[in-house]
Amino acid sequence: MERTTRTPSRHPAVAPTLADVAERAGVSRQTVSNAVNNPDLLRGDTLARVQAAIVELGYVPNRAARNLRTRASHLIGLRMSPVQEGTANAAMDRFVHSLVWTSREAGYHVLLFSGEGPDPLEGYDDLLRSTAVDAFVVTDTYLGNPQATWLRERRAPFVAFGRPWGDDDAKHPWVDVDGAAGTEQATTHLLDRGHTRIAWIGWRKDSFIGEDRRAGWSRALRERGHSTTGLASRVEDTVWSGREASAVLLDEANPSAFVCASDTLAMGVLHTLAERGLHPGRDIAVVGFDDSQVAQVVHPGLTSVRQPLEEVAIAVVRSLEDLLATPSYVGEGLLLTPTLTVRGSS
Amino acid sequence: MERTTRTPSRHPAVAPTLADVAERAGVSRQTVSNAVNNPDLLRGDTLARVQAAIVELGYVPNRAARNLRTRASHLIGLRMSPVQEGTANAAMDRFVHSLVWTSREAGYHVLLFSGEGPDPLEGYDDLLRSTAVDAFVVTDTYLGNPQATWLRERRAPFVAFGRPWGDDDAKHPWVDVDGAAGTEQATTHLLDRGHTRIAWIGWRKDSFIGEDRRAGWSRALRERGHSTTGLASRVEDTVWSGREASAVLLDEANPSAFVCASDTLAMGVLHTLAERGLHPGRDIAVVGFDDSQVAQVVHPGLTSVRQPLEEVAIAVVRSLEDLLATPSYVGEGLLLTPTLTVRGSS
DNA sequence: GATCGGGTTTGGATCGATCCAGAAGGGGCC
DNA sequence: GGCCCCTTCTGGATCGATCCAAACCCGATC
Repeated sequence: MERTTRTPSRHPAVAPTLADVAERAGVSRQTVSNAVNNPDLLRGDTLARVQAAIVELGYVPNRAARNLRTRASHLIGLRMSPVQEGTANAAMDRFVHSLVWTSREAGYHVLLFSGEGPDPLEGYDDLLRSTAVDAFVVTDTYLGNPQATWLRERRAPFVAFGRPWGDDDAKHPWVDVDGAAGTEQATTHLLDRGHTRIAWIGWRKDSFIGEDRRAGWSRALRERGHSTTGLASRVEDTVWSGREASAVLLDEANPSAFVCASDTLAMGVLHTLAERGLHPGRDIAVVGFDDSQVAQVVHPGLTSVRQPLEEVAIAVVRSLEDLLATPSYVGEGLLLTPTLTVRGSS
Repeated sequence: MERTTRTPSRHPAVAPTLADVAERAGVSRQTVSNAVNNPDLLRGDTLARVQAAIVELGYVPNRAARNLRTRASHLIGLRMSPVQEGTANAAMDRFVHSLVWTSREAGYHVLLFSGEGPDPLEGYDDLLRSTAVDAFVVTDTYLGNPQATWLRERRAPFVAFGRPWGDDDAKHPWVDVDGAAGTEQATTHLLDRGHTRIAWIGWRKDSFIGEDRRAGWSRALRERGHSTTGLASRVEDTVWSGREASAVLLDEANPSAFVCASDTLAMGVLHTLAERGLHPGRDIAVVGFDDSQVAQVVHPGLTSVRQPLEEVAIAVVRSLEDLLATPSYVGEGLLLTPTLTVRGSS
């Protein structure tokens, strides 16, 4: 394979190839490949010579060629869930950040794709079969969750952020945050501050995540011998719903504190308090969930359960590495504990 | 090239190749390739036959092979800027969403990479030289902006979201939002509501973006013959700074309304109002910038300038397509006008 | 009937890396 | 010295698509 018609390798317009480096260093192509991927195989002086040539030419391996040969892309697919305006959900953003950062350390990049449209599986299939990505990270494992089932059937490698709710025979790796532990912390925190009538505003009963978070609240209250009756409300995840629910609860159940399944709902509570001239933290305590930007900047600061998304990302990437290294890898689940960020609202 | 040792093509574990499709359809490889990429070149019946074979085998072109041959990856690189906790910046999230969505329509995917660490150019170089991405979208073109300069020198294709501030001979395509027009709208809106003493809280003077937004405020006031003296404050982009600045302005300049360079600063104003028992919207009007989630969920709703990020993404992708289609493409700039979302705070 | 031209179709070469089997090189051991 | 072994290095084949130049087909033209 002669390169006679090619511009000299010093010319920056054409990227140098492995063959160029080999010629420069006076070794074969395979030796250069080894210098890059298995330096241990080379004798010290040869390695030094090859590395010098690599630096001189500014050689960087061509990904497409490598991907073709190794049948791997070193890309992780992540589907962007549809935007929800009017909610305070910043969790996704933080998670993506952590994931990108952690993946980089493991030699992977994150490929975003859009899953909007009627079919949530749209996109997964193409990316998988065109070998565009090595694996997926699946984030919204709410009830039913078609992606996980579908991916499992295709024997596609993936790790889920979120438990396989209601699917006990699911055998894929997943990482999740113990929501119940979070709301239990929040409730205990309020009990320690002297509150006894602590209300819950959560999501509709068909949300596994919502019921999990609710369980933490009721567990904490019952453990200390306090009642939960009449103190719970289950609504949609909107500010408006939180506002309505808190208004009703204030009128009918006389709570001195609220624990909410999301910062969005907690903001609804703050609306009600503002309308009634009540001061959050002083008159009524409020705790949210997610530690979103909203919780951080609102007056007087919203106490909120913070998910350890950095750790989630680390665990996800670790699972991913295991999964890709061992095709027969049996999925494991990992549950991480959130922390409570206390601010002015409690 | 015989495939005798291979499992039958019906076996789903091995992805069918173009050669398999060709054999099935009784045509050559090139014909299949044309059926996929240039259907016009085929006679009707041949095309139908090939397409049938493609469907039967479930053929999807292998990206790595295509990328290698065409020297293109159909990936767009986007660097994630470092997270800023405690600010209300949701703009990035919305933009990424729109970009992913728009790119998909143009046949591109978005590759995220992390730019944390001392060198902001870290990552760009590797991705570019390893032909991992075809182009970049550069987002933070604040002052100086080393990426743009560096990328231009490398003749790397990129489109910037943000003007090349203070660099008049920059000849790359960019898309930006007319911040001054946004704050001018906001100020005019307040003037129309009867306010005359309208204060400004913005960023430090070395921020081009901040000065641009400030210009809109002062222009609107001067056009209607109102004074700006003593009514402007320039601080860091934090809630705390906004709180301090608004407290000082209230004491010394007696404004009835605030226009802010960001929702973060506007939240600071809301803090001050809450502390003084003043009601936003009723006693003092407040306008923010970015229409973040915070603005949407806070009580009683924060009026805010909303950037048309969907349109920005569309324009960015369009520029990118031109750029990649015509290597000699001369960069153009495009300035889009934001809108004002009016809520309870004004 | 042979030639021409166009739209179609073909097979070989190629992109740049890695896999693989085998060939040098250099000691150690009998 | 000869043999064997282990480390180090080599060159051909390969991954799966596209580029390219040439061959094919078939009706229109002379």
